[in-house]
Amino acid sequence: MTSRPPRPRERGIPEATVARLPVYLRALQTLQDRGTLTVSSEDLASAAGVNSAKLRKDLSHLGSYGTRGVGYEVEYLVYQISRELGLTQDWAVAIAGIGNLGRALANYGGFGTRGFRIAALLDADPAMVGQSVASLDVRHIDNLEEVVRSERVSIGVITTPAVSAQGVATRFVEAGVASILNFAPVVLNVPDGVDVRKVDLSIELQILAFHAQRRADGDGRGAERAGLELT
Amino acid sequence: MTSRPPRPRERGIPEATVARLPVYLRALQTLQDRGTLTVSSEDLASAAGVNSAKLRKDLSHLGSYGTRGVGYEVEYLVYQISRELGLTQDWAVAIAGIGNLGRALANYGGFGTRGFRIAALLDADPAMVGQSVASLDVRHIDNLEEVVRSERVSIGVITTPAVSAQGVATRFVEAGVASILNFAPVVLNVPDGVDVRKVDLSIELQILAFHAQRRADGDGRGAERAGLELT
DNA sequence: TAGATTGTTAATCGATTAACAATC
DNA sequence: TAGATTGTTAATCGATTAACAATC
Repeated sequence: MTSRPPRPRERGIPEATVARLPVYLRALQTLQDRGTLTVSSEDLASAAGVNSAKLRKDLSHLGSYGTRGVGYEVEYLVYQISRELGLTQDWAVAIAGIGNLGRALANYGGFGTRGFRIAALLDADPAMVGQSVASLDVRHIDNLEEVVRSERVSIGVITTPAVSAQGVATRFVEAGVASILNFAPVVLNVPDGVDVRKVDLSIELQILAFHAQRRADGDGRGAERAGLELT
Repeated sequence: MTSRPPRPRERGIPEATVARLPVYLRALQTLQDRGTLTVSSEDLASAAGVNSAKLRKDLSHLGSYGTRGVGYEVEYLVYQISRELGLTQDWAVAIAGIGNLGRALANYGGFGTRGFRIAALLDADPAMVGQSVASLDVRHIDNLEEVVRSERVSIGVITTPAVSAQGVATRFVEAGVASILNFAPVVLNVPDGVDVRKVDLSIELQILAFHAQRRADGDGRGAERAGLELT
């Protein structure tokens, strides 16, 4: 499809691996905070909630950053994963829709110990515009394109009501934002090359309900049984 | 592992399918609101953002609810998927941690047009306790076990700070809650049989950053290129 | 050298997809 | 009957996992 420019080492980290790298990174940062210098795949996997074979396979896609017989140097691995994820640079984030959720995200300080900067808050409600949220002035959504340009926004977070989400997404994309995190309960239509990730509370609850029902009609009392097994 | 009780039709809906059923359900409800009576796999798939082969395959795991040459009756399929997901009953949900995010969730009304009921809000901060949020009195976290029992809570939502999350999870599980939705940035340790789902803003942003970086160093200017391709 | 642990292989499993026979 | 569309088959693809040779 696109021409492949010459690159060091063949890329192509599996999506499933990419999705776990942030989990490993957080576990490593926790170890680092405790002053741990070195960790085995077994221990890191356990901290990340995966099995060690999967962890080693995942890390092998980044390179050979461990030492046989020893393990992985925590600080070095933190750096390598951060670099791979693109966290050694700073990404400007704009949040559109400053309701309860938008405010919660704006105030959520620690984005995995840096890599992101909330650069702008946008809302369609004139009463909201001008208010200060998390030390930022809320700007009117009409200024989206201008803000994206001036703040070099590359990630757009959509926390608008469902009806407004597609319109905002299209404007983000046309303004040059190719990464979107969508909290609105709609399927966004975007052109190829734009990356949309979706976070949806109802969907998560419904998936939980499915399994809960299974437990409930599968055996007598699922929840209590699980409780008893608690170690 | 567990004894299999006699059941109609062999169950075992793939996890990937379960995760998509809520998406189909929402698309169907939108169609229903517009008064659409019947829909083809092609159209429903398009509304849900998947391809039609996948949709048909997914639905085939529930049964044969379509009519060849015609499509699916919207209302009937809404009912079948709702039933499969366990939404024909009401699930009581407790939210632990009434910060910005907890409040946002408590105030988030439409949980996919019913199936869930926010039954309790819990917080460890005495200043928070007794306040009214979304028409519910915030109760002290010490009452967790009592509240789970009296309200028959089966789903626990954790929006506490990271340090408190594991403790709250353990208490939920011991109280009989076997379904947990975790917004805290930690890996929860729970016994087998307990279902934990995780929603994590930083992880989503980091995955977006990975792809954004790819675009950025893959070709000249990824975002603008994507913008130009917009139809 | 002996013990520990990585990085990789290969087998297995599950998910996706195209194609089409069945059937309305 | 002709046209449309489902439900299923089978091929393909990607992810997981156990096992172990390589090597610190």
